[in-house]
Amino acid sequence: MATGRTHRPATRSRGIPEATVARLPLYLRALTALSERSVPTVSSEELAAAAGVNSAKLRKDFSYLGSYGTRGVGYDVEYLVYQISRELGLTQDWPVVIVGIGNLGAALAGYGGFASRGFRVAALIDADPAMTGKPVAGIPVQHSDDLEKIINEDGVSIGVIATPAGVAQQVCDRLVAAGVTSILNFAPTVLSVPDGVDVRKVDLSIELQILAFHEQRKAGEETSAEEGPDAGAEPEAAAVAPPAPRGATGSTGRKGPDGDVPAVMPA
Amino acid sequence: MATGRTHRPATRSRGIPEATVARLPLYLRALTALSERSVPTVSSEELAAAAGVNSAKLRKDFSYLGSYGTRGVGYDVEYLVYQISRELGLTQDWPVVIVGIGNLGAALAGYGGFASRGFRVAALIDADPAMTGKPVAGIPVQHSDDLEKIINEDGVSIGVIATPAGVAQQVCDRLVAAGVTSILNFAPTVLSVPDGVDVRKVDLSIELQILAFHEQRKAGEETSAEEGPDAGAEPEAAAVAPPAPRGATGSTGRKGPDGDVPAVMPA
DNA sequence: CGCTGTGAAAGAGTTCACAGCG
DNA sequence: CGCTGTGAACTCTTTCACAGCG
Repeated sequence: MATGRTHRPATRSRGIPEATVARLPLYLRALTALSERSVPTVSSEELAAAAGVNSAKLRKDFSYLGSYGTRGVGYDVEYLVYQISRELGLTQDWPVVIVGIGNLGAALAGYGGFASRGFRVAALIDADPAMTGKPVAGIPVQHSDDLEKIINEDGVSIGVIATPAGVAQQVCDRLVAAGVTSILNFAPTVLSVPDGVDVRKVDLSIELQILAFHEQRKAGEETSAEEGPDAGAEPEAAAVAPPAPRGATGSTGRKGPDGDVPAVMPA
Repeated sequence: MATGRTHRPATRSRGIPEATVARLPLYLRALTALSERSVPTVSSEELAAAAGVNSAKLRKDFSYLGSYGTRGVGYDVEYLVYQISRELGLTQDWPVVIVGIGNLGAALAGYGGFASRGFRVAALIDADPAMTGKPVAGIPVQHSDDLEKIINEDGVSIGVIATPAGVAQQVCDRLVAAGVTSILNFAPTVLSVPDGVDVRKVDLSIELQILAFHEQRKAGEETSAEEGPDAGAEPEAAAVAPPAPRGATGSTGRKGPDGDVPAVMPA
């Protein structure tokens, strides 16, 4: 994601594949729940079920971390919680700033899973002077003029962008210039960042569109539940749209409030 | 994700790989922006840059949709917008319900990218009677007792869960029972659903943890930018934690307000 | 000539299946 | 005997590189 050079092509960081890293938080959550119930050990089968993956994958994932299990028995819950936490870097806590305290920013600020799990909301930042000083989720909002100062004083290296799309890139640039090297972007824009900076994005409309794709397919399928053995030549999806409105060059115009905007549908 | 059987192992739906489907919304957004600026055509190179991917990938992706480009020229923006929209199923609009109108639910309800891009917020649902009737983002909240009725009357097939983790599964079950077949889950839990139901999840703390992993690695690397050729035996990450607190069985207790909870750190 | 479309090669990630440890 | 750890097979994804159309 992100134009510049995001998901570091670098790759298998220290040997742990990216796909595995992405699942560690899942395992950690499941393990934490077990830990709370004072369950001492789990088998790969049980833990996999709790995390929603299959056991072979889980064992393979854990094998990248080391041999933390006991054959014939399973994994020691507490021990694994610790190992995964350490691997993820959660044994230290990370100060995080949230920029853009609108509805979403406020929701994020109040998100419980934040405080715990090794993260601490170091500051809430918004460009609206009317917000400055106003406490959100118990934390006073600071003005974006002080962004650099805040980042520096708290040694923040992770920033969350919850601003409108139109200003996301400039906020990003300032965060990066101030020393932030990891960004979680909620704005529906592609951010470009220099090498060495990681960006992850969370995008509601993308997720919905992916769901819509599958949803549409379900509706069109109905029959032939089991995919055909050969998958024929070129089965047109459902009978929804007209042949092909070629050359309807520019005219949909319609500028949205922000640097983003949709306007799909020809019909 | 999701225990049951989520990301359908089924796979290459109609021939379009999942990875490609996940990028179509990205292309669509970039194309829409171009369309608004009345740009008539784009090359794979330009569009790829705007979408934050490389051009070879983009061309390969488009090749699954058909041959919509013109050699020596590029792609017709309007035409591609239409083709991708159709492929994603956005030429029809999908009624969506949002369950759980807390901070996050409210933020989602007000999200602009919703109304556009083929989705329509059909209803906001919350279990708190005090919320019932209260308008959020211009839409009156309805009580969850009426969930089934709402789903049925509006023919909703996509549901968004923004409730606390503790009730997410039961909300999910009710949605599914009422006929919803696609779920976007914001609650930090693994949902299990029957076959045929798609679940996608958006999870703040998972994203942060992934960032923390890479962040930690950056800090630990510093030296040896280029990974060592052999990756030694068992290089302890940073010098942060003690050797290994084996068998510290149950005691971290500390029950959170919800069915979820963290509490990482041994030390 | 420029840019698409695509085979073929390379690389990641997943699944299988079983050796072998406790 | 049960369950982990893992080589090997397989599948999916990305990248390369270039033929060939407009």
